[in-house]
Amino acid sequence: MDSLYRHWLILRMIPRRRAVGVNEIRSRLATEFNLDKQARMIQRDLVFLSRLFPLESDGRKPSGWKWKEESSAYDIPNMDPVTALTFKLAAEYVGKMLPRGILTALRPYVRIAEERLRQIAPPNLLSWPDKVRVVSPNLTRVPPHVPEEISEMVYTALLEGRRFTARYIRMDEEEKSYDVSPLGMAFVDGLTYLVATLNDYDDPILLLLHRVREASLLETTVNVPEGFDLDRYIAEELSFPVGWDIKLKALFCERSDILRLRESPIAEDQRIRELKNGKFEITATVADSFQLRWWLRGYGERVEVLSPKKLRDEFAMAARKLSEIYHPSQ
Amino acid sequence: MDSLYRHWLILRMIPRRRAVGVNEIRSRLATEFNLDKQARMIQRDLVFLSRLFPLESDGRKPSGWKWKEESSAYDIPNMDPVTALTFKLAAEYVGKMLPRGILTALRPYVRIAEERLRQIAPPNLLSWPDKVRVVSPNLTRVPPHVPEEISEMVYTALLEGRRFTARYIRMDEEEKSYDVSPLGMAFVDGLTYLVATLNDYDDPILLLLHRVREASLLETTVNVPEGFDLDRYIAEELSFPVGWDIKLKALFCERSDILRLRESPIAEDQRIRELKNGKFEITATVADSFQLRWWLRGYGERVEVLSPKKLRDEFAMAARKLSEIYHPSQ
DNA sequence: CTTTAAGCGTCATATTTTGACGCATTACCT
DNA sequence: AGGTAATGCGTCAAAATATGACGCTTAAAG
Repeated sequence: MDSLYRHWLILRMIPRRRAVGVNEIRSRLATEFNLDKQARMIQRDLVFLSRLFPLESDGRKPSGWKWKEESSAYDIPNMDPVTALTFKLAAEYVGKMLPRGILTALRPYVRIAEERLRQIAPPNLLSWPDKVRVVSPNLTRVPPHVPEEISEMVYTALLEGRRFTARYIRMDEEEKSYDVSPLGMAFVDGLTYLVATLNDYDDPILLLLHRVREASLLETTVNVPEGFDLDRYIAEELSFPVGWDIKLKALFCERSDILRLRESPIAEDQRIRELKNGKFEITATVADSFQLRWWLRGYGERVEVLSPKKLRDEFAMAARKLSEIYHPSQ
Repeated sequence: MDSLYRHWLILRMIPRRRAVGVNEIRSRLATEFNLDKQARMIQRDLVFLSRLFPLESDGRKPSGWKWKEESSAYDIPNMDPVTALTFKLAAEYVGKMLPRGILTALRPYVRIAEERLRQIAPPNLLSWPDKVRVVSPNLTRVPPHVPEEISEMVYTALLEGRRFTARYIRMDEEEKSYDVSPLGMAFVDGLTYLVATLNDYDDPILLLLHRVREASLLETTVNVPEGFDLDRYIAEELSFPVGWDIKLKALFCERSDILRLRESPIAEDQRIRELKNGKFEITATVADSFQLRWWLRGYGERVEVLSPKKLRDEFAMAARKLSEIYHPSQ
């Protein structure tokens, strides 16, 4: 009765990356769970557990134990098929959008998902490998590569509030060394930004993660500027500036565009009205943002902005310029 | 020595949704693991385990055991902080893009992630709740709501290759009942499509998941049309048609646009050349797709397509039409 | 080469696990 | 409603296992 409980606790103390020593387990058991055992006992437990689970010890003297690298996450309750399918889906979705190295930590989970799906899959010949797909409406970019060691280290620094030193390739292609205090991370359109202060300056700046080289953790704690707020910083520096809400009115001419808009509206109060000339008038209250413009422009000549006047003027002006580009004669 | 192993196996047999009975566990232990135990033993094990883990029994006579609803996934090896952070990030990312109900199955995992982060978080006052953010460059839409029961049921049907009956609200707003054979699922820009055949027809069609009502599983197996291939179907019906690769050449005039393109190029062979007039010429081999057009149009008057000629003509024509819309006088 | 700390083998004893059995309780069927 | 079959549960003794004590061996560090 004691041993079972102890075994569970020990099992959960064994990490996947770092190795843990007998004494560390022993003292954690003592302090956290009030379970005082001899070191000999813990040794026996570990040997015992390693026969049931994929644990391994580096055979060295103060021996370190950890889960074998390739062992998949052992989750309980066992992942059910629906969850497994959801995992596959989420992984596919995220994998398309974020740089590779960032997501390696999720691999063990995706692996169990795949195993589980394989288990239930092929009783009949009618089943085929994957039944979910993500179709991206965006142009696929080549997301910059972030080496696993870098992302791992930056995550750790971020979590533990520690600084690190790194070489950084600036925009002008010059490489410089900095003492970096990571404050937060932001993902924008495939790029990974690190919000940080450098050396002992107090104003946060943005680093592109894939431009960081040779990082190494320090023991010093981060330098957080007085009153720093990640969300505010991101809002100011990264989300393209967003204005107040406006009442958008626009004219669409293709029925197929309208169908999609009906299914997933751009605002809660979106209204669509079919006009006599076969066009569709849409009205909605949306933020006056960069995203809005990008989205509207995407429709090209299939949309006409009616109001607000300022936005219409903007589009009218752009239309003229664009026409000027392709038809300079006029 | 036996008991830990058995407990482990039992624990993994206990599901989160459905409840499992003593006898089912017993027979599965016997057949799958060659472990023949008395029913009494399993009962004892379950009582024991329920003191260590959030398990619960419906107090009925052939008692059913399952994990408590709100219990987070119990993972071993314990989720490490880096993984936890990655989970939070992925969840935030996916949560923005996919309809709510679809992702409920992931909640227990996100919950462990959050717990783990909370555990390591607050030794100092310098830590703040979340350190990662996802900034979407797209216009935020209101993704249609898919009730949890529906998505859950459709997933199950899909996985097990079973049909279901459902009422479906067609595009013309009429509601009809169908016998649905689900073949696959596709996620496009916030909308969830179910690829399926209806009744006993053989041609697959697309259903919008949020338009499905009152679905209920059947025991009959799906009707898979001869030679059906999900990827091909999606390519034909959902990915906007993609042409051959073309050699795109375009002119950008804003340096800030170019910076982003340098960081995450649109193709492996992308080249950027600064011209004397301060503009930038970009060349790249990309698929001649709908997505490409959408992307190019997004830049509005900040980009000029040079070649291939066909694409340039298309843009020239669109520019003229657009100008015509806003400046009909000319 | 020494010192120290950790790993490991063994043994006797305390503790726990397990199968057996029988009674109590619940669900189900007619 | 009453009988029946199946399941849950308490108890006990035997078998199996876990544990602390002790001392020898071995690896790492200075």
